Amino acid sequence: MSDFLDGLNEAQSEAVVNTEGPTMIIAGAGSGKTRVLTYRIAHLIAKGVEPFHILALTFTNKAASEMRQRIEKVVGTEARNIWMGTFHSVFSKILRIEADKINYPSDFTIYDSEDSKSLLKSIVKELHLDDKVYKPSMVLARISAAKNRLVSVNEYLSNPIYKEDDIASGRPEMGRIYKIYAERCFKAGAMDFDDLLFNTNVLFRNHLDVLNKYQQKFQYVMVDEYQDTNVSQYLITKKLAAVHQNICVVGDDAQSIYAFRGADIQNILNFENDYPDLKIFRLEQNYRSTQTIVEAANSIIKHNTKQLRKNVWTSNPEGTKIDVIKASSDTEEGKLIANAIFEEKAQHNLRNRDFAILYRTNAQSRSMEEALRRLNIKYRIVGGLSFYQRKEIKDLIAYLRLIINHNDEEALKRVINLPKRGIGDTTLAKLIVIANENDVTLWTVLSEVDKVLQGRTASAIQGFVDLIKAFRISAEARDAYEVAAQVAKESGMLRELYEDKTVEGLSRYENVQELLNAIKEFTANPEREDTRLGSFLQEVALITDADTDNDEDKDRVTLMTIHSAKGLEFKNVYVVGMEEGLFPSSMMIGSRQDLEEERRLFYVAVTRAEHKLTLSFATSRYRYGNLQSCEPSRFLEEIDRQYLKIQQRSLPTSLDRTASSRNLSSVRGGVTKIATNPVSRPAAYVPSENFVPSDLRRLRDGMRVEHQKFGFGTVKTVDMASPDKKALVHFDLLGDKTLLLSFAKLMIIE
DNA sequence: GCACCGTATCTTTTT
DNA sequence: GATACGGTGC
Repeated sequence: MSDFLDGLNEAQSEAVVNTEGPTMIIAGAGSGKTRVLTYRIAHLIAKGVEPFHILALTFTNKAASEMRQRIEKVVGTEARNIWMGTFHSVFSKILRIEADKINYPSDFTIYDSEDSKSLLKSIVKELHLDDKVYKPSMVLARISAAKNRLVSVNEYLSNPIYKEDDIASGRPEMGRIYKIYAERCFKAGAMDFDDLLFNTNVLFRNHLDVLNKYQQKFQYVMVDEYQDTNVSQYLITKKLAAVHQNICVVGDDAQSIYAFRGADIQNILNFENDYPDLKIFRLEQNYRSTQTIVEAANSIIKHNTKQLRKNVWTSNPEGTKIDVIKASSDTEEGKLIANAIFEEKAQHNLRNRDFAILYRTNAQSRSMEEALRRLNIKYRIVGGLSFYQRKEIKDLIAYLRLIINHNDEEALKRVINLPKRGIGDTTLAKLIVIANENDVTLWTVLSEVDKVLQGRTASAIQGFVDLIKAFRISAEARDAYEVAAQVAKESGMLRELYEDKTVEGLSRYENVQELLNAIKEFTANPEREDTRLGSFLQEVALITDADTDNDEDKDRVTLMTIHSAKGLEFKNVYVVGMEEGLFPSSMMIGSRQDLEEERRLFYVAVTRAEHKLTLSFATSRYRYGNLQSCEPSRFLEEIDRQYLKIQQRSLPTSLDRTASSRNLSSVRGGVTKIATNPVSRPAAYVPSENFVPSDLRRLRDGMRVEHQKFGFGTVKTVDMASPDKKALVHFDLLGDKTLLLSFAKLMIIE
């Protein structure tokens, strides 16, 4: 039973065998966390615990299915009975079973953020409020934050704190919007992402018999990525584990990067207070990365104040230094990265899949894609606009949703005039008003349309209602694929796309076919008991791009945001766009808290690399459609210099500078522009190309420094004592100047 | 009701 | 640079 413990170190195997009572595993990056979790579950089963008594909550569906496969290798097919998945998928399953207890239909719809925003938009409009002030994304964020802290509509309305907050921010109607939004979701038989967790809490609070049932069922509860749970998730796990107390959370506070989604780092920092007899295990040995990478990462995270005690180390070889590449533009950055991958691949005989390019925002993928295509390097993009977010896919799914749940207003609005049936926005708006005034759903109004409308529009609506009803009857007798194929055909959607002979039209047609194939695959799975449409929709609502990977495009360079890279590892990692305002994002430099979250994000990025890490920045970049100049990220400064190898780094004389940039341009195939300074004026100061402002807390008398306007100089005195810290610098060309250190940008040379 | 075109706004990150 | 929205003309 314990032979699978052999490959584990002491801390790991202790964490595996200590299965009883509250447990926290603090797992540094690359410390074999997944292995521990996997073996821990396998160990439980080997000990005789029934798989269906185990609940394992992971961050992505992919992580869950991978873990399931690994456990299956150890314990066999029994692993299939473990309850394993994301919070959202596990509790949406439970909510479907218990739906009647909270007055929801068991085939409730799950609204994605697009549905939520669209609903909020119409509510704001109906209330005649300014949609510039009440921006749907902003309102949704506020409502989401409330739900994640378990603040119900009534609490929101009765507690003056929220009202005052909203008045202060110029949005006094927020509470009213929240109320109407919640009512409309409920009436539509829909839950948004946050409702899945919120309503689970409601269910467990109001129905102790139900809570008790699941407490008995889940004798062992395990939570991965615990640092990314929010209050709502925290309470669910706490309640579930209250009887048996066998709760095991795994996490790394240094990798908490989802505060914007309500994740509360306090959940992990305060876990000790919740369970006084808590056992803590620390996994500190990193098996993933070179010493250089591990130590560089430590030097970064050191800048954060709030941390659990932890000392990540490795016995891996030192490895190569971290390359820092400077580019003059985002286009050039792409080219330099693509070239670097090309050379690295040839030199070390690597495959495409050994490389990942990570960035802060999805928009940055484009310059990378273009450069990779030019060099014929195959790549895949994770995230961004995923397959299931495409218009044509969402359209067909909206049809299917409406068939299952006629009250799903967002789905209804999406397809009622698709293809064109002559039911326009004005008609629809009129009908929605009627529905709200009479407190019935939009569908009810539509199915009794003859009471409110006559003529062409009325018969168009009648036709639509009859169509959906016919599909519904069909759905009761057939499986998901048969219904979907029928809908695609008989709704006229497929024909409309087929008739569109443009390139995009063709690809849309193919995408719909691909969706049909996916549904076919779903129904063809022999292990699947329920192949009906409702069952398919349930699954598809919570699928993400990171979960879908087909085997055909395995050997590709991976492009994704750092957020989606969490939990993954690659031999060579390129973190691009290391610029102030981009990474750290300009939205996050306002507060220490936000900045620390950005720094943890950078820590996550760095620790994805096994052998080699490259960081790059551009001095100019297209944003908002026009060129903006950028400064290198402060994070570059925070890495201990000894781990870096800065490309184009040169001695601060104009001669060496031109020489080095010429060198680089020849190596990189002439991509870099050669410096155009006239050699005839050697006395003038030429700014260094690799200028990076230094941390001026290190500034001392006698240091040589560079200033981008004043040139090179020597520090004469540093005054840190006075409130505005300043230094007197003697510049070679301009003489003495007093600089305020909070504003001045100086590079320390030696 | 609908198609077309010009303009405004936008970029964090995701279940 | 792309998309979403409002205005215009049919």
